[in-house]
Amino acid sequence: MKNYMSILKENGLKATFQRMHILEVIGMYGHKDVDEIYAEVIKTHPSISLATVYKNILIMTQNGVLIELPLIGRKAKYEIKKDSHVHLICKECGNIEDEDFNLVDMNSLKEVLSDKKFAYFNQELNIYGTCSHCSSIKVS
Amino acid sequence: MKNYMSILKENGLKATFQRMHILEVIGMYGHKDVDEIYAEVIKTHPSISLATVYKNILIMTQNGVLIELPLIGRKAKYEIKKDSHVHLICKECGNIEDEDFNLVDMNSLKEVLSDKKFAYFNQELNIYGTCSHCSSIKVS
DNA sequence: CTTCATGCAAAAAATTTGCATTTTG
DNA sequence: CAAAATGCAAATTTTTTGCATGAAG
Repeated sequence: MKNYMSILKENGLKATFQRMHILEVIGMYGHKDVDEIYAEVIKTHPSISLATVYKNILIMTQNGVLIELPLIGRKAKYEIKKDSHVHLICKECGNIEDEDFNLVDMNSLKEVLSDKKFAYFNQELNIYGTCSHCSSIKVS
Repeated sequence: MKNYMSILKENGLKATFQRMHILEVIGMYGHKDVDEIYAEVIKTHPSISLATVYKNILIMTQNGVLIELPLIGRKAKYEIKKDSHVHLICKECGNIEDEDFNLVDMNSLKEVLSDKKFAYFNQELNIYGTCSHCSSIKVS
């Protein structure tokens, strides 16, 4: 909890219990959407309102605490900000696994960007497919 | 129009006027969200309903005619299916430009995938930043 | 002619807002 | 204390659904 408090303050946000609970849940599971976060937070903090979850996810995303991860055919999930990495997204169960590699050829990318005079902010590389768990279910 | 008719049939869908108009609009602009598509299609086909646009975008996405492009902080846009490429997404104006390069190190990716026993389906690489047009506005 | 798609209106789901009250720094 | 956040209910926005009619193959 201590940890999330400082992340919030470093990013210029007040450290409320609600925010820390939300971060706790996201940190615990890695990637969660709004409803999942709400369902989980309400267990330990029953008085929180869904509107507060929405408001906080928005402000924490805007202030660099969270990263929004928009998904094909699903509600966006959120993760705690960290260096860019790859997402392996299962089309069957929706589970997301992080891979802490940079698989993007940054030199070629830089060429493209300077060519287009496009000011880079960040990137996201998502791989969609079927996770090992769902593959084994389909076989059996 | 002829062209879109065959794309639809090849993918097992009936070629209705509504579908062809929708594809026409997306093909013309590259990337559009549901509302933008509806607003554009209604100009040449005033009787179309928004529900039909929703239904068709869904079915055309499921049948491999369209690709859904979920975006951070915006409604998803749709593009006509083509080989994987890079998206340069402007955080200011929301414009998206395609780059037909593969900047992903596929060899390393394959290693990761076989390691995780993850069955690859497709990928998306999105670069967020500021396009040259919006950069020049901010300067002036 | 049979199957599938359309358009409409209504329903459901998702997200945002206003405001009185409470909490944080 | 002042500024900002919460919780609630209501309002909006977005998306889906059911069904009678119409179009496609």
